[in-house]
Parts: sequence; structure tokens; C-alpha cells
Amino acid sequence: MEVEAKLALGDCSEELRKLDENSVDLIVTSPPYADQRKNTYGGIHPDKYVEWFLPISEELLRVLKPTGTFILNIKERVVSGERHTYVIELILEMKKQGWLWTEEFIWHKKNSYPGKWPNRFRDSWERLLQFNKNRKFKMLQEAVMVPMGDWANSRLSNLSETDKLRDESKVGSGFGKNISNWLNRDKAYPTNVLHMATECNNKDHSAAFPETLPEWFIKLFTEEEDWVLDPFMGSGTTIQVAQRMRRNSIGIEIQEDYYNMVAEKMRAKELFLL
Amino acid sequence: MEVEAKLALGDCSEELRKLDENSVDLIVTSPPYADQRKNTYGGIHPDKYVEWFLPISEELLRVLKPTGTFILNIKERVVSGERHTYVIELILEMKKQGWLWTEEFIWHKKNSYPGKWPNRFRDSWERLLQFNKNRKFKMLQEAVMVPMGDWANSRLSNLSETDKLRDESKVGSGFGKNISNWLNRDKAYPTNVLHMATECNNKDHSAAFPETLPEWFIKLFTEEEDWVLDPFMGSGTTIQVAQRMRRNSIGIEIQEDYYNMVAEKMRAKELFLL
DNA sequence: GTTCCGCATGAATCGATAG
DNA sequence: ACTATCGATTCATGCGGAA
Repeated sequence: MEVEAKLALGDCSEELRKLDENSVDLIVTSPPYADQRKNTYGGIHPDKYVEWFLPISEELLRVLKPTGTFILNIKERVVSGERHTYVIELILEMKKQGWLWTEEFIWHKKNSYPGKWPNRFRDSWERLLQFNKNRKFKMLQEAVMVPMGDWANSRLSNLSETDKLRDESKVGSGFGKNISNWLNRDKAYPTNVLHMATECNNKDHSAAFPETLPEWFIKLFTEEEDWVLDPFMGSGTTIQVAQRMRRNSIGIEIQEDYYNMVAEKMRAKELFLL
Repeated sequence: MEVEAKLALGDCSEELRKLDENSVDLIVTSPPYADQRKNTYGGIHPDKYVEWFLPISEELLRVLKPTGTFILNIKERVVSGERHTYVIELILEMKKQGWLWTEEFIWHKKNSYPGKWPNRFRDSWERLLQFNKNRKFKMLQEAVMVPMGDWANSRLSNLSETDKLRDESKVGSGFGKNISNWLNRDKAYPTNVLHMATECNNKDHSAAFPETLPEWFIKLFTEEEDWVLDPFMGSGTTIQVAQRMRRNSIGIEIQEDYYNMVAEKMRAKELFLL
């Protein structure tokens, strides 16, 4: 059976109303951050961010299945030398809407944005907030388990030389990654810290969302022919990964050029498959 | 000049009142987590955590120098399948007290506590919240610089994987020593994600606080003969590291047996030095 | 075919400058 | 004074061309 991929052009707070309630198994999205991406999106002021997002999360709560999961990728920016509080305020407000704040994964971005400031280091992590409707939800932990040997090998080969060197300098720097700890195990469940680099080679768009990120959550929270939704589709990474993994998908995008770009790519993919 | 180490036995909300205002350069502490250490501290109910902590943070704000920094190691526990919100509520309330929420470091615990649950992976990170009194504060970034990537790539790419592994298992031996010779050549600033293993060998204290953690922040935020405070001293890791690094230190502990243990260890250290 | 080097490019942030 | 824009800073990554 062929899986579907539905695309919608428009504001997601409106487009989401057209979806049936309790119809989506997984929402994975990375909304525009406050005052970021001003050139492509309008840019939302940090002080207005919560009130901007709440109507959307209200609709997401409606369309999600009771056993479904919502993964929200977000990070607060620095305003006047301080971390702004709109993200943690958003968590509190979403709980009032009825969401359960089940978990917070950390996305450790190894290649964070460069820069130097007198009172701050480079920001190399983002939040992956997990919300659910019920305490019981679908979770397929085995799908993201990796045989230990392979995992260790791939991790070792993926580790940059910098990581290795920094591990070795643990006496001076205090950082250590004890890879040798894992050598005697067969299998391992992952933890709630994900190590993935951003993709900075994609010139088509500004989003740096690596495919492995939605892929991991799609594996973990859905089965084949389940429904995956991204209300801020952007360049369509999540939707395309979902289709490749034989999940039905829905993408909503307000920018026409992004929408057209994804629509074209998806069509090309279907043709290729036939 | 000899550095001092002052210890106080008692409730820190009271003992802190005896300290002069604007007298401490760095506060590093890991307060008892909510309900986590019932047997040693009695445990604070998650719903009462914020109101329990606020009088203490009020005093900490008073004793900290205007250029000083407060590092709070904390993580919310899971209650009824959800992450509890006392940590993020605490951030909002401390801001009302006048604290600036400058940054949130991630402590990535490589060897996190084992376990398996149907709807949750192992928790392998904790928050290291940085608070300040002013936008300008003392920060010595050069003290925590780490070796740089390109240098490692060009120098180490010829080594076999086994060589690298073997050398990693030795702490500070082998060519780790050579690397330290090059530290002045090419160094990079760290990021706000810290990779440190917990210490499993410390049976005396219920909290696993590795020495490298306070050491890193003491390097970053203080110079020799500055004052370091830990209002929840526990087994005294922070205080002892501070003394070893020639910083003056103040430790407060409510449990008499912990207090005695640390007092004895510190005395032994002083005797050894003389 | 490999490996190696040079290069562009980011969900950044601060401080100075301009309206 | 308060906000908006701009230049300077910085490093992991993956690509293309070269040895």
C-alpha cells in the first residue's frame, strides 16, 4: 500500500483546523525561533512568542491521537545578556492547555555557530521537548536500539578527531567520554541526549535540521503507515524522511517558495519510485 | 599566603545570614533534589521546592559580589510520568528576586544511572544554571580552553583506531602528555555542553558530583584567593577542590556527620601542607 | 579509488553606531 | 534614553578539486 504525503500552503493555525481530531501519531516540528529567520518569516518578538504559539499548540492537541507524541525543537535566544524565558513559560502554558510535559531531550550540536564574547560561550545545544496527551503513549524503544559493537564502531568513526583529542585532555579540561566503557556490551538503549551535527551544506534553505533527527523520533514513536505531521514544514526534511520510512505525512508551510520546492521534490520522488 | 576554608554546621538559610554581603566570587552548589535523597536530607516535596529554595537564593544574592556568579546544578524529577516544573518555576521566581538568568549549561553524564522504563530512556543530563547579579561579571575564558579541531585532524589522522582507544583508556599517559605540550599553540573555547562522567567511587555521599565539575567553574569564574561558597556542602567536593586550587572557601552543611567528615579531611589536608 | 587540503557557511551574540 | 542595524568574532562540517 502506498503512503500519502499531504501538503498545505498557509498559516498552520488555520490549516490545522481542517485536520480531523485524534488523527496524527507524531508531530515533529521546529517552529521559527523568536526574532530568528526574519528574512524568511516575519520574526516573532520574544515577548510575544508564547501568545503566538498557544493557539497553534491548542490545535495540535486536538489533532494528535491519544497515544501520539509531540516533539518540539526550540531554543531561547539571549536578550540583553540573559536567556529569555519564553520557552519555559510556554511549557507552563501548554500544561494548562492539557499537554503533559513528558520529557526534555537534548540535541547536542557538535558544530555550533562560531563566535566569541566576553561573557558567554558558543551555544551548542537545543531543546527537544516531548509532550503527550496521556501518560500511556506509543513508544517503540527497540526501534532505536543499536547493536553495541556496531554502535561503538560507528560512534568511534563519527567522532571527530577533536572529540577524541578533547577526551584525552581530560586531565586539563575536565571533559571525558569513556568510549571504552561500552566495548563489552551487546546492545544499548539510547539516552535522552542526542549527538547530531547541523547540516550547513544545504544552500537551498536556511534550516539546519539534520535528517537523522526526525528519523530517530519517527522510528521511536511511529510504525509504518502511521501519520506524521510537521506544521512548520520549511524545506520539508521531516516530511520527506517520513515518506522514505513509509509513514503517511502532512506538511504545512506558509511560505510559497518553500511549499513549491517541497511539492516538486516530493513529486520527483514519487515518479522515481514508480 | 595561605587560603582559608571556613566550614559551618547548620541550616544554610540561617548560616548564610552571618556572611558579609558582596563577599563571595562564586557559588557552586548541588542542592538536595526534590524527594531524591529522603534518607539523608528528609526530602523536599516537588510542590514545595520553590518556596523552600527562594529564601536561600535571596541570601545568596546578598552575599555574592556584583561581579560574581552562581552555578546551580539541578534537575527536575519525574512525577506521575511528567517532568515536574519546579525548576523552571524557580528560574522565573529567582528572576523576580533580581537574579539574571545568564546561561544554562548542560552537564552530559556519560555514565548515567542504568535502568529501563516503557515510556522513557535513561536521563543522562542535568542543568547547570548560571545566575548573575549584573550583565558584567568576572569570566576567565582562557582558563578552560581546549585543543582545537584542525590541529587534531592533521596530527592524529594517521593513528589507528586501536591506538586511539588504547590511549584513551590511559588517563593522562602516552601521547596525552605530548598534547599538553601543544596546548599553547591551537586552542578553542569550549561550548555550553560539558561532558563529564559521574563519580561512582564516592560511597560516603549520596550525590555523585565529579570533581571536574566544580573545578571547571572555579577555573572559569575565579582567580587564586577569590572566595568560593557551597551552601549545600555535602561531602565537600567543591570546597576541597577550591582549596586545592588555592581559592578561599566556605562550606555549609546541615548534617553533622557530613560536616565532621569534611572537617576532618580538610584538617588532614592542612596538616599535610604544613 | 583514496586521502588531503582549502573554502564557504551557518536557528549566534556583543558592542558600537545611527535614527 | 531606547530601539534598530551592522561589523567583528569564530569553528565543525562537507564539498570539490588536487595529489
